[in-house]
Amino acid sequence: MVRAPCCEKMGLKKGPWTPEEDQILVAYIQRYGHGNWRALPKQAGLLRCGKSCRLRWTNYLRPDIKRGNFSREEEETIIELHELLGNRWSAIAARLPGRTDNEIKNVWHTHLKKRLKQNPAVSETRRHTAEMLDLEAYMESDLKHENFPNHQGFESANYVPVSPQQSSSDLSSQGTDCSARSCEERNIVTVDEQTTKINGNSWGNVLSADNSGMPEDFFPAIASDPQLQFPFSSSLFSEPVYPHLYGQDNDDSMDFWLNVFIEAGALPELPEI
DNA sequence: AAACGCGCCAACCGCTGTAGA
DNA sequence: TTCTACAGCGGTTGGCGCGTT
Repeated sequence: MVRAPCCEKMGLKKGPWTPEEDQILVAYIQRYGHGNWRALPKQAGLLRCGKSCRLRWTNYLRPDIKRGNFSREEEETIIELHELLGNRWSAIAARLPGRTDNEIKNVWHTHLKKRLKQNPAVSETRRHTAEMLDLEAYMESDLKHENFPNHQGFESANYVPVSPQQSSSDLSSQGTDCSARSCEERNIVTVDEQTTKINGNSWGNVLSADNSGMPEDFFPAIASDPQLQFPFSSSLFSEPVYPHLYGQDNDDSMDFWLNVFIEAGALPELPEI
């Protein structure tokens, strides 16, 4: 089957959007939502294809879009994530609230790529780190942790599972020292003490209140090598980390990275409980 | 003032993945 | 299982604005 591109239909407008078109699209979506992009332009009275409407909405008109220049912190985050994920712009955008994949892609090609060329040492450092953690293989394996040849999966006897039903939102009834609301506000990772104790610590202890730290006595191998700390930077850990890679929350992500480090030899095997 | 070159970025193109019939 | 429609993704393009000659 060869499907004709939707915009080839006669009479459909292409090119820059006018303020009037924007207004129609926004008004329609605010009233009816955007369940079916193909049907939307016809119903809204726009001479555009659905694809064009979707792009205009997601890249420009969405109310949660952050306009303006990228902050230095955002740029650093993009660089870090690009080292890890490559040109997976949507995955990178998922880590930058209010920024679109298109915008990030443009910033990368117009600013950040040049900056890294001028200062290759920064890129080299990160690449070195990735290699040390065997992330090259990880990236080439299409980001599927199952593809690690040495990965033992979560059924491994040495693996200490995190109870999936335990999250910051349902720990308030378990006598933890923070209410569900305050935990959420502070983005503290709290997990089941019984199932996640490792060397006398838990992920809840690993992360400080602002998720910016990693106690030196917890992962000495990592703490002693500053190059090994980047996956745990506060900018990456302030929200659920890499949900697109594995799992849906911080607990799963921490478990994922823990396995990566163990497989790379950066950490000892976890003790059995 | 005009011509030209270049960078930026919104928008488009074509492909892939996925859900439903 | 196959076909179809659709959404989403990454690569690419084209127009605009600005600086330089």
